[in-house]
Amino acid sequence: MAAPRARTAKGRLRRQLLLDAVLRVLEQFGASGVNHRAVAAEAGLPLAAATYYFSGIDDMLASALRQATEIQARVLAGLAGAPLRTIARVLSAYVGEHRYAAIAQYELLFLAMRNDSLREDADLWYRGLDDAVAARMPDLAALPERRRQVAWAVDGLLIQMLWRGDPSTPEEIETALAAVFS
Amino acid sequence: MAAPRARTAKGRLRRQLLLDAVLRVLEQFGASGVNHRAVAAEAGLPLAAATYYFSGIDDMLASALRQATEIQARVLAGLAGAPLRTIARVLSAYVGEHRYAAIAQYELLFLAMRNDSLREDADLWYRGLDDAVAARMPDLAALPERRRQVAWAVDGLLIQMLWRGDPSTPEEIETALAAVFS
DNA sequence: CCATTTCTGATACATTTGTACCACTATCTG
DNA sequence: CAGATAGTGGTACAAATGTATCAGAAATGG
Repeated sequence: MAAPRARTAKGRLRRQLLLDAVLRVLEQFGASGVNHRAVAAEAGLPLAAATYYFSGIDDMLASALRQATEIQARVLAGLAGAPLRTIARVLSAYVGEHRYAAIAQYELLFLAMRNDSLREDADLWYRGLDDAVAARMPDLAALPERRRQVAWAVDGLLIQMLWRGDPSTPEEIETALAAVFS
Repeated sequence: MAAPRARTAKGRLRRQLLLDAVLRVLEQFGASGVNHRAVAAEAGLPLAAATYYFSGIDDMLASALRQATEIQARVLAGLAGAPLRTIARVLSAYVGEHRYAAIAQYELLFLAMRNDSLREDADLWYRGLDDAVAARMPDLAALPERRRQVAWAVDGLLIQMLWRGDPSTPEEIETALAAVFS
């Protein structure tokens, strides 16, 4: 079905504008507010653009969540070996300016619980998290159990950061991370 | 506006049937599949029943998630002081037969991130979690930081249980919990 | 038992939403 | 540059969905 789409440079740009718009709509109105018209309007494009680049509304939402997750996973991978202070700064931005991307990641996670075709994409984040934790604890290579616990704690910490907004400053986050990794 | 509803015993029963049906629909079709007709059909009731007992679709969804969260929070509270083996068994059921209720709780959490009127309800779970952790670590009353870390790890562990289905058996869960609390 | 309130269930209707359509333009390829 | 391919945007329409309506049944309270 999906005839080749977004083959021209302009086409790719418009598709990307739509994907970005999906995240903004998601942030403002939640998953139930994501529809062709709202996304097209948010992207400043006509309705037909939203139907042209995706095979359906599910495809559009999944594509946006997938891309957000991929970006976050890549950021996470880039943090391997970085000082705790840097990581704390990135995570502070993660739940601040990029809050919508962070939420998108968890939305994808829960979508994937019902849709197997999304499992692999959603799992990207957790594999990235595991890798990042492993990179930070090289001396514990023989202790996968301990690494797993740290990953759980970091996940829970991130959710609290999103949910309560605490910790939120880079300093607080650095303290929390240091405690978790100790 | 909400005129007094569900005043008769039969009315309360029907309302409850609808709330239960919401969770089943949520499990099968996701949040986007929750609508009056689907819920009424799942409950074996006519459409009008779903409109009569709730002021709108948002009220219906929120009521169902709220109730699921309250029940889970109460179960959590009841675990205070229970042996680890018991807790592990309950949590195993939590992500097994009651998986839909567990997912509902997180759905509520993310709904509440955009809807302040749900914040208090969604927070019930985390207050329950904090209390349960505190009850299990009485000697650490003076170390709230440590308790917070344990709560993060338990939250992350639960998400992994839901997401990966691992750990899943009571034995594995008990081992994981023992490690987290140690 | 009677008057009042609550509930029932069928139907109807306006709005929202997904998607198809199509004439037209832009872009690419040789 | 000419033909082919890709993209555009306005319009239309069917299906899904939220909600109102209402006559009548059931339950309640005195």
